[in-house]
Amino acid sequence: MIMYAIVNGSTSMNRVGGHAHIVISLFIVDVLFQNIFMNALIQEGYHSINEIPNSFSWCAGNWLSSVVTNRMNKTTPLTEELEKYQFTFSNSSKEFGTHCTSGIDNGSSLKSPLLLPTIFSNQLPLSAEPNNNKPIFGSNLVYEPCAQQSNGVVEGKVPSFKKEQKSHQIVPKQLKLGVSMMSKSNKGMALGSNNQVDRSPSEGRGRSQLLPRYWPQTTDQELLQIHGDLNSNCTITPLFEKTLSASDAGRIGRLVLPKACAEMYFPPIDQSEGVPVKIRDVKGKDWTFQFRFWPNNNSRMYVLEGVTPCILNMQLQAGDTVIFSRIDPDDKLVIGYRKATVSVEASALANPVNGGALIHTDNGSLPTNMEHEGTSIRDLLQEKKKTRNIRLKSKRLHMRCEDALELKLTWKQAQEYLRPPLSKPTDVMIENCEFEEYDEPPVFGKKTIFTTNVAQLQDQWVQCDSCFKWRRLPLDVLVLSKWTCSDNVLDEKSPTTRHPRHRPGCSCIVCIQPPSGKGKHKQNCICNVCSTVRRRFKTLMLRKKKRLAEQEGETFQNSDPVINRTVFSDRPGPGTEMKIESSNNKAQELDLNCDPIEEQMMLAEAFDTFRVPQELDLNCTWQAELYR
DNA sequence: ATTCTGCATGGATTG
DNA sequence: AATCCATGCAGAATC
Repeated sequence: MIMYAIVNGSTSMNRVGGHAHIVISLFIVDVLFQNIFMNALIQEGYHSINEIPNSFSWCAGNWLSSVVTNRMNKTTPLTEELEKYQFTFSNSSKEFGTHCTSGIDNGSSLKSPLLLPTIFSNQLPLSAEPNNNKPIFGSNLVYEPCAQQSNGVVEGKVPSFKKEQKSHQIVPKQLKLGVSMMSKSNKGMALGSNNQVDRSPSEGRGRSQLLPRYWPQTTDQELLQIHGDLNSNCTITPLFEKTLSASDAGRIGRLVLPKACAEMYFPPIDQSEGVPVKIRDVKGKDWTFQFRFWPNNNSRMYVLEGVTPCILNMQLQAGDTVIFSRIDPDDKLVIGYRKATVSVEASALANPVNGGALIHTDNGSLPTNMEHEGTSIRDLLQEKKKTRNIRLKSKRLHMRCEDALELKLTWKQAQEYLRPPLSKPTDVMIENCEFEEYDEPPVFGKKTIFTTNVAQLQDQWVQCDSCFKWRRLPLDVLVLSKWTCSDNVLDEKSPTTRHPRHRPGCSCIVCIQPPSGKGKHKQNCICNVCSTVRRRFKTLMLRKKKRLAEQEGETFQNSDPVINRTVFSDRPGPGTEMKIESSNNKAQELDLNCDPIEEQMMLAEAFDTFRVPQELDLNCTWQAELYR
């Protein structure tokens, strides 16, 4: 028994962006194929075909897309749904890749297609075609002028020759089971130059190859959704997709079509003016675009004009992806879309954070108004578009699917990672509300957790990237994307400008005082300053009791091994650090890296020991309270 | 003044 | 080196 498959029209390895892809669509192999192919894989550094992106793998007796195979590892109800769909769809004879519509060779198509069982109904079964010479292209390039026009508008029908997927293409998912075959004679026609559509001056690679970035990567869910939205008894074949560039999604209303895709799936045009093309969206609404081209360097540049209403209707923007599909048996073009999980431009704002060292801002606090922050980002994005950043041009918006996976964050989730930039903010007053205005966009930082301990005080916790232990930090410390315990040792040589005697990260009242604090605190205020005052008060009261206990102990006992002496400077207060010689009692010092549970137990103990006054007089000095 | 149109340019990608 | 294609840009058209 001989089994056949096609690998990229040959056994070639297609290097894409330095990453080796083996593109498999259809390839003729014999029983030795597995050995030969696996050798090729090993040469390319793959240990398993399953490692190959956009490839097939041998699974359950079938070559399956690695994507599909991966999914198979965790068979989902979706799989079952797909299998159900296979029986509900029409039994159109038009099948992907081998549809013979020439009218010349219909009868010569293989009468006995070898249908290999597939697990997924939308998975193309392998073709069986003996060919001892060379791998054939899976396409039947018989030209059929099917760009049928009514009232001058092409009904968005895909020319039949264009339905045929060329060998280089990833096998599109198709919600249909079945396959038809192409005879040898047909194959000859398929490859014969006479049967190819001559569209001079377009020559070059685009004619014979779709770039991987345009391969449809439609998921099963998307296909099902499209099918459900269209609510028709049809077969959907994703043709290609394109990530919208800024100019595509802009107000000009011109969507640049990849040349190869345009020539493969759109009606042939000879005049630059092109033809109107009617394309249906996934909701069943028909749109008419002008499909045309511009002469460009002895070549052509294909565009769809008038796409703005459709783009707006689908609420697409740069970075999103439009997916062109074909529905059968209507042979109509359908435009779908896939939203970018995170705006590309927004992610571009996430400039790499430098070093991960603890940065202590002057005001020491996050922007208090996230809405204000969000507004700044939007403004920046708009500003970016307006100024036509050159960097944007040089860094084209090529977001591959696998990249997008790493960016699957909602905007709300992303907000948790946003930190103010390192630049100093300027305080602005807007309607009696004070805002901090930054010249630079926010940066992405490390996610921290804010907890409230038993003393109703807030703590900020951050996980060390090295030891993965959770460390407590002052509320006002901004943690950037990388943070290790060593970063908690602040640079002693660089005092803050605000409070020269204190180091960066100092959590004393002076250092955490916002520049605009103005000291207007109510007794029930829960701001950082007041919270810290309360906590300090409790700590000091605890110390006071310990000292008294110590003195009493000395009265009755010469030494106490547990409690050691604590010495304070003569004039404690703002700008004066408390000097703790040594202590076995962790409650005596504010250890920001202590265990949170231990910390809370300590504070609970302190609460049990002392009855904290319900209302603190923040105007009284804690020094006076300490020595009271 | 703004938008539209057609083409040119040049960086990115590919063979 | 050839080609693709995102975007710049100048002139025309329109508001």
